[in-house]
Amino acid sequence: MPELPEVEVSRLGISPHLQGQQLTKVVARQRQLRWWVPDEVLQQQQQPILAVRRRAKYLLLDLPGGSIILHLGMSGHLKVVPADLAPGKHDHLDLLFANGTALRLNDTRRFGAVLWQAQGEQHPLLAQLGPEPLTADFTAETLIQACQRRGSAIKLVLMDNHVVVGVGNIYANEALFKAGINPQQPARDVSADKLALLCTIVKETLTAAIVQGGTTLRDFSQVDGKPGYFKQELLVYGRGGQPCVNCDTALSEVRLGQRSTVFCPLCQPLLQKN
DNA sequence: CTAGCAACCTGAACGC
DNA sequence: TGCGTTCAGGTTGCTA
Repeated sequence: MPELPEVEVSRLGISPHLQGQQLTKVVARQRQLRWWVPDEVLQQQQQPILAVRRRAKYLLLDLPGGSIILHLGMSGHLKVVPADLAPGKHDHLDLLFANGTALRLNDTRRFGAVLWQAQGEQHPLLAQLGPEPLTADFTAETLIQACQRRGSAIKLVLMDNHVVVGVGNIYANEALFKAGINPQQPARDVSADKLALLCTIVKETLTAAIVQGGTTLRDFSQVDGKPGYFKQELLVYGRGGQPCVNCDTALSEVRLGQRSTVFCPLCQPLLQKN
């Protein structure tokens, strides 16, 4: 499910339900996720939720003694449910609250994670992350610098979490299309002007998706159960072989970094280095 | 350092 | 109807 917009939509969805709530207990039915759920998470009880934050695609639930880190992987989603609602298949973890509700994590493929970060420390997974795309930390200059010496495809650089976080496969495809950049173009051969445009478009595209409530894909629904509807806006992702919205040319589909990559051969020409 | 890719896991879709 | 193959939104951590 989640690219950054979906994670942010989840954060916005659960935050009002968790803010100021008292966490009474953590129940794990399946601790083997991407990593084994650490004891510290299960030991949390009688702690107030101070804040619900997001860093890259990680959600952080701040408690007085540290933070519970949630990652949704490919198939994870969160719901706020009555605590006594019977858990279904792949409902791996519940955070129980004093008001009788529970935050329930469901993750079919178990690529997600539940981790612990002690107060005042930084989890190693968060330490290496690049700038947030929607803040002033991510600029044309940082993108241009990251691309300078990289011979790998611009799409792979854009999806590199050291360069900028939160740009997953869908939005990498979409942003490159809107910027008129061929995904296979070596990063160092993309002009500074194009990279500046790409930076702006990444911000606009992610922001628009958040506003519209996240992309609906096969296993995503918003926290309150209403589906998002951004999928209708996708211009290239999932449209290989179909006509380009600009020029009617059949969209090409290739694999880059083992991920499906769709582009218009006419609107996103592969340029020869001069 | 970069680059390529196997791995983690389940289920849906498709071809025969 | 069943079986085998391929693919899926992410990310780490090998190997060269």
